[in-house]
Amino acid sequence: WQDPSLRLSWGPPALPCCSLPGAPPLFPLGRHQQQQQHACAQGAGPMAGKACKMTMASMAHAPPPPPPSTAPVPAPHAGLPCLGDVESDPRELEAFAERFKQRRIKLGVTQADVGAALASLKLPGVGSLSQSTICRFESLTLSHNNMIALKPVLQAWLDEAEAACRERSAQAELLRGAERKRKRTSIAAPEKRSLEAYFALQPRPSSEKIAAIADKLELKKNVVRVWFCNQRQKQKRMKYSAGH
DNA sequence: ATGCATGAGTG
DNA sequence: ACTCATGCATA
Repeated sequence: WQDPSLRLSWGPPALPCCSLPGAPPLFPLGRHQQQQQHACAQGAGPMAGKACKMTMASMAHAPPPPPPSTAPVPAPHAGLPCLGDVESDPRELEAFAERFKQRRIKLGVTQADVGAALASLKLPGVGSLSQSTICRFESLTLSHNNMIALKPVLQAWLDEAEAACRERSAQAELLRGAERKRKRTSIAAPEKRSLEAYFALQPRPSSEKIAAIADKLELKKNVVRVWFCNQRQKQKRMKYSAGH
């Protein structure tokens, strides 16, 4: 994967992202347990309280066999025609994702919490991530490259979180901007079935074709275009990809 | 957990 | 105009 720029950059400064001031808590805090935190994935409520509900006991016991993860540098494998594939084999990633999820839960931290907490790690070029991304990482529904890029970051967070489980929890919460919410267009089942049929025949329809499809299904052309883009991207996700 | 969308790169 | 990494909104 020649993957040049894995951009794990900070979102544009304009993001309504919470600016964790001072000492950023390891975890944004929060309502542990519940997986469904709606609205404001960023805002860990203005709660103070302890972020870590992990018991000393759980901390104590030595974390299982620290998987001596694979070397970052792929072994100079035999000459496979495959251009430099980051030899982080799927199995290792799969195993890591699973361990990550289990330990995260053990720590009583939600996916959103992890995402927001990443910023406090202050790793170069790594800001916060959304609940969606953490969820996708755990469920392996990201591209192989994306998984590989995120693994070290999440590994780092996990290490710190487990090490220093008892942290002071700065409450730092704010940001309450009454922003108008974006509306999500929803494509009805019949139309979706048609799109899938078209996709099966031609995954990359021309602009004209897209226009024709949009017209036939009475959908906006852009909606159709994006649908195809997302469909293609979906095929590349680790979990569904032909390769894995 | 996942559908539709945005924006940075790239050609 | 596409690919990719990501995210808001919502199921």
